[in-house]
Amino acid sequence: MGPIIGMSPDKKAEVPGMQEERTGLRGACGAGTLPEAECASSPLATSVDCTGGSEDEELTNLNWLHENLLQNFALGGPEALPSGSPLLDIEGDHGASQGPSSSSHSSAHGKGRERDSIKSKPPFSFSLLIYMAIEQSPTKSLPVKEIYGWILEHFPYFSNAPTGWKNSVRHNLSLNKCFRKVERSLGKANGKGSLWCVDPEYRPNLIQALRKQHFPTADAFCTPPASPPRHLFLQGCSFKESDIDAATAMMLLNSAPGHHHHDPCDSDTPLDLSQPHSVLVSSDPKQDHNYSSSSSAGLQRCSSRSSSSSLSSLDEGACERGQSRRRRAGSEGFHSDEDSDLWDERGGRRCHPAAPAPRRSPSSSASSASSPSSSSSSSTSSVSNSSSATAKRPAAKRARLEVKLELDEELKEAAGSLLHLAGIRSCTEASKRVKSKRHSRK
DNA sequence: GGCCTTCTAAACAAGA
DNA sequence: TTCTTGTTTAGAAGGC
Repeated sequence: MGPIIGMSPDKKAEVPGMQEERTGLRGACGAGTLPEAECASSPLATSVDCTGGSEDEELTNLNWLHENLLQNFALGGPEALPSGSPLLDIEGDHGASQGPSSSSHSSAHGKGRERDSIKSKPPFSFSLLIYMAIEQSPTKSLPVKEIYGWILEHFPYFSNAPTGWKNSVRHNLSLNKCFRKVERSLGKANGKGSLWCVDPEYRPNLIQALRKQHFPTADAFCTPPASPPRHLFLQGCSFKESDIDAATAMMLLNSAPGHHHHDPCDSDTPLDLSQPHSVLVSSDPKQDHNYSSSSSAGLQRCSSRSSSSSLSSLDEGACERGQSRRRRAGSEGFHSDEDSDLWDERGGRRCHPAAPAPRRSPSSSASSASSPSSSSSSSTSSVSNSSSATAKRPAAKRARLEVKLELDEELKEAAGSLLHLAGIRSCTEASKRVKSKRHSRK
């Protein structure tokens, strides 16, 4: 094992070079990031043509994502691509299996750069890689091995890298509070290891991390409203028409309850987007991968977050939980009732009914039980109310259905707006350009 | 320079 | 016993 692989001078040499290369890549994009069925069901996902995208020139990092990862998303991810990732398809080294059409979406000048880019270390942190892997999974939860597999599949860089990266992945899973260990289902009780899923509370953070890691300039365009309507969140975070933002937003949509791909941990929350901590994107850049053990910094982050966005004490509780999850578990009530309720209602415990939440403080405090910001509990209390009033169940069910339908409509609207902002516009511009060309020819 | 984040390495334990 | 998984600690590097 070499001394330092990723952070070695080789990285220093690689990454900037990669970024330079990315700068030149303005070609194909995977504007649609709908995994699996979404992709199939959404013609936009594959038909959006960004070849004419001359906007966002400063978002150079976008290109790497466009050229590599997002295409995977757009094409449906590993599930939809059993034969290999588009990364492999466009790579010269894998050219044996490369058909002439496989690179039709790539820019003409992109191949060499693509090859280089996938040989370079991905500009994602491990936590983001893990996040993407988990989010790409149909069940929104993956065992470590499959996380390895996803990373390997989408980032062939790691196939040649020493196995230390696996250690890093495990380290991230263990240490990063964004990820939660979930006991395997009973049917897979024999399977080794646990499933890992993204903590719904931290999903926005991860999304923002993803966004910020590549689109720092997009932040100016994401202004979390004080009291956001559900669809406004998506519109408000439409992130300056960049495709990665469409991707992250699609992740949001993907994780939204009205969506087909329900997070098993979200499956029963009809109004997930109404929960501020899940819809608001923090404006604090330091919250992205806060698996640091520094409590003071964590407190600062908490305060800044609560002040900069209308996050509730629930979020602060999450923040506290983050600070203390590992090393100070039990010393403070990071696991508030609200927190646990939220997690319960979102299925976190449903995923592992018999198992106590691993490495979460057993002494979940009631510190925030009286918090006024229990939007999650409000959405879930109706469920419990309906269960208590069995006579009114049909009416309640109907009401819930209506709410769901409404939410679906809103999500559709939001998705439409988002797609419009993110991709369709450039698509239409491209088509306009083509039309004008034809017109001029005529 | 200090702090924070991220990455990497290593050691260790537990389980398959 | 070997391998995998999960946890923990430590240190280095880079950014702010």
